[in-house]
Amino acid sequence: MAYPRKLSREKVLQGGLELLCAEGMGRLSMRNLAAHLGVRPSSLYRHIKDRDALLDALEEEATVGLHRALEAATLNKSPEDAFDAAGLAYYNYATENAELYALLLRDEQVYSAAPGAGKDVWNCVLAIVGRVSGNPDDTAGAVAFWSLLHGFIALERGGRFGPSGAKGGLVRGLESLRRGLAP
Amino acid sequence: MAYPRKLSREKVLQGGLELLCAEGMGRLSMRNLAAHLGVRPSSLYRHIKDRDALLDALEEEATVGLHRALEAATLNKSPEDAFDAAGLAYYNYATENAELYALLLRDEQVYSAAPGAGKDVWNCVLAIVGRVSGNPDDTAGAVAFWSLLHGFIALERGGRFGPSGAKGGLVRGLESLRRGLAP
DNA sequence: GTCTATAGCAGGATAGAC
DNA sequence: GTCTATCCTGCTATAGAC
Repeated sequence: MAYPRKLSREKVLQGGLELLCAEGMGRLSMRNLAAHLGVRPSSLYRHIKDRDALLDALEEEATVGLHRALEAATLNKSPEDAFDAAGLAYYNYATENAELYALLLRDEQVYSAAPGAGKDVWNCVLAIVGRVSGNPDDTAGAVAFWSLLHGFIALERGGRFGPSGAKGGLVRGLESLRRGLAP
Repeated sequence: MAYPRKLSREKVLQGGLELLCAEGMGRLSMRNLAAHLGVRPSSLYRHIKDRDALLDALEEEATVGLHRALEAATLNKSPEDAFDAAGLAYYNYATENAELYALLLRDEQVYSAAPGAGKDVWNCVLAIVGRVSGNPDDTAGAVAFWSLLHGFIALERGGRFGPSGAKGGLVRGLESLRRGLAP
């Protein structure tokens, strides 16, 4: 045993997650990941096909976490409270896991990665909006809800709201949209 | 004159704009830009400090264009019509100038670039929302409006709405938000 | 399964000749 | 002002030894 086993697919993904959260997507390279795991870059390829596969797996993780946050936030709440709480939970998850959430937005991939968990999130949003609007299949409403949340997060993260900050823009948007979506 | 003048700051920016729109931000490198302009990479540095300066300048251009689109769309309209029309104009500008709009979202830069034109856009949005909500300084409302627009564009661009597409999510969101923001 | 070594690519930026 | 010639950094990925 000249070269004892150090890795597994799990450990590679875990290391990738750590590196991502610690230093951001820009520094999540195979080289850095290998260094972080105390291993040579080439060793990674025994456990994961390539960098894209790593990102896909991490994206799946992000999606699952987001889904869990939404489910937890809406449990045992009135439609109106669930709507607002889900919005805030989404925001909190995205800011507390900033780099992980950013993964959901990388280019290309038209609906390719995370088809399982992605659908879960979508259905969850659809249900939240449906209870408020009275239409259980309110696609347009769900799109609007999701857009508001994602847009707020992206713009705030980019510092686009200026030095004054976003103020109560998120809460105001959630309340207004909820009222406007109601039948 | 062994080496006649070929460039100017204007030409560099114009070439950068062309390259950006034609091939996307990922391929907007100093090398590619030089090739596009029929020049050696090092020549560019006589006219622009570095790549960041180039991106900043192009971002300014994107912001100015966006502002113009908003102004044009809201002219001579009722508050309600102006609100919806501005939303659609924003969307149209962002999709028709996809790569240029993407520039508005690059990382870092906390409100650094385009402080002039950026403020114009912000004030324009503030006015549009203010006419609807009755509060001329409705920061939170403006944040919500902008978030909805930007989020929709980003999510649609990322293919996050799935194969079924966004349906009438944008229009529904604009109408609902507008109704909810009204006093 | 991990290692060394390397191929191959792309990009930013500078020094000094013309 | 543009050129040639480089330097440097960073990255993905593979071949073959141990």
